[in-house]
Amino acid sequence: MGRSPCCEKAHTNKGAWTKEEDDRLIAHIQAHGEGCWRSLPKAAGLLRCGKSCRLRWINYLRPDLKRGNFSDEEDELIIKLHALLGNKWSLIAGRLPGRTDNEIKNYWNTHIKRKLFSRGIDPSSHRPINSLNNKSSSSNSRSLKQEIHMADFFQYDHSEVTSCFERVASDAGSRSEERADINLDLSISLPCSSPPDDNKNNDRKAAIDSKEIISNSTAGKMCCHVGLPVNYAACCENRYNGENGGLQRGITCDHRLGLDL
DNA sequence: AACTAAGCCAACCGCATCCTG
DNA sequence: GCAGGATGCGGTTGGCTTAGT
Repeated sequence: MGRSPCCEKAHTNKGAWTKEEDDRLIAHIQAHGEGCWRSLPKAAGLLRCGKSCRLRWINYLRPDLKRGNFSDEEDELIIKLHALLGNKWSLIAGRLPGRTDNEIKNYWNTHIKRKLFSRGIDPSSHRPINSLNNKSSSSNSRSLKQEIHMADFFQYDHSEVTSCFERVASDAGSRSEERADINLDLSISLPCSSPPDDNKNNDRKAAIDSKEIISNSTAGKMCCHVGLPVNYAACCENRYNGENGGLQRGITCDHRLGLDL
């Protein structure tokens, strides 16, 4: 049966926004606030689809947007966050005040990918390109050297990685077949750093983020995501449960991954 | 100066998820 | 619990700009 279109396509403008359209949209949002994008175009006197208005506001007209080049610090933060979160551009944008998901996505595709390639790192897996070419007998098992490289990149403690890796190796035996089936390409979501405010959408987002975090075994999924051995996850979990009486989500996880957020 | 290729980014599209009645 | 509407997200595209020949 199919969904009804979000707007009457025959009567909407497409393509680049004019100054007049921008002004109308800004004036309307300043007067009435964000929200109800579907009815906004009509109310604002715009011949645009609600989605288009939302996108224009979020990516271009919002007053808190930071225009201009990305700093080196932002570059590195994006790289680390991408290693952690994958293509979750909106979550990454949540950590970069004044930047939009679209902007970061574009910047990633045009600049950072190239930068990582030049460093010999595969931008999608964040692993050394050499290791991708050297697919050994088991595509899911990596050498200790490779794990150490990961540890370097994410600022892990080498000895901890080494001991965990050794434990995994010694544990391999009968479960090696089983392990080969484990999909290590798990991804997680982290809570947005911005504190919740009265905005309905932020509240909703915070609720979603909480659910995601609670439903994930934080250290475990994170380690899987960055490619560390499963036992390393358990190791982290135990260690932090012991020291802190429970893994502190968010801050602790960021810290474990070397993110100064 | 004219043409082409590459780079860049705003905007669109379709799907996923959430919300509401 | 379910269906349909609203919103958000990520992938992709089209067109403009810049660099190279």
